[in-house]
Amino acid sequence: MPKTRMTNQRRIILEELRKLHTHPTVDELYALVKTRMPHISLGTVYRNLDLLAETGKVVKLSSAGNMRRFDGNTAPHHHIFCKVCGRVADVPSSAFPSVPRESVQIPGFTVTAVRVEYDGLCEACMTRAEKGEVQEQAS
Amino acid sequence: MPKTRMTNQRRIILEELRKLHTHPTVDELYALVKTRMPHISLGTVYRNLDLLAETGKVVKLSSAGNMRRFDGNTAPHHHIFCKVCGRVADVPSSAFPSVPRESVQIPGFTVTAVRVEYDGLCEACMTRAEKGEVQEQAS
DNA sequence: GTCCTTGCAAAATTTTTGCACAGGG
DNA sequence: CCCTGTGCAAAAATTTTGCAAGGAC
Repeated sequence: MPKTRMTNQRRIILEELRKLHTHPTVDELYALVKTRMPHISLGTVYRNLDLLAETGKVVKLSSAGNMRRFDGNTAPHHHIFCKVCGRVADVPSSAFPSVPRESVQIPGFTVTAVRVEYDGLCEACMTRAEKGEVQEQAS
Repeated sequence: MPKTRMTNQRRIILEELRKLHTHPTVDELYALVKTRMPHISLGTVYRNLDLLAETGKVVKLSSAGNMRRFDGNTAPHHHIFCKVCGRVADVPSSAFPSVPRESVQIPGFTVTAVRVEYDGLCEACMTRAEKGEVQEQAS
């Protein structure tokens, strides 16, 4: 694997992602980074997020929506996905009792990670659903 | 919600998906269904899989890969995703002790489902990785 | 007959890539 | 300096949609 350089683009992408607790999509992060670096290109954001994810500096969340989302918080924690709007939130670790680690054995596979994920409705979508304005989409 | 009709297309899509244990992508299932119904269109497969998923007749697996995969087995069970090739396999329920159900409380959300997912390497990719031919892609 | 569904193709969305030039170590 | 990284734009890949015709109930 070739060595990676800490370019300005890469540093800013990382900084902005770590500021957020919103698990943005590439587009969202791109818009944000662009305010600090107007000439950056979308392709660069894609390339860097993938690289940073490989290095373990950020976490790729592909679950639950169409578009991939990223998380700047690499400490182990779980996520909940709103089935209606696709929003992602962190789950307080207290919500789920200890997760078995290396104990898991699955035939034909080498397990590298265990993830617990939750689906649900966020408050905003819950309220709208009660008014009959439902419309699941981001499942 | 309008009533749904059991058309030939819908029935065949469902049948083929239930035959498989491979959690196919839309394209894969499309190819399969096409052998029985050569004139079916890709759009129809997309539309029907979404409908069937809403009705709970199939399960949408969006995690871990770029393309969505579907599962014809609606009995609760977990999945493991190969980080290299994107393959998905069922996890024997014995691998993970009881999953807490309604017990979970997450502030700001109404939880509707808990999922445990595993990441790892399948045997084929494991072998290739050992030979130094690695190349993660489907994470 | 009604109106949900389909096939087809075009469009929209999201992601990847080729290439010449820039800039980090 | 060398070689990775970037911007730009084009291309690829995946998903959605409009519309007229077809078919389930």
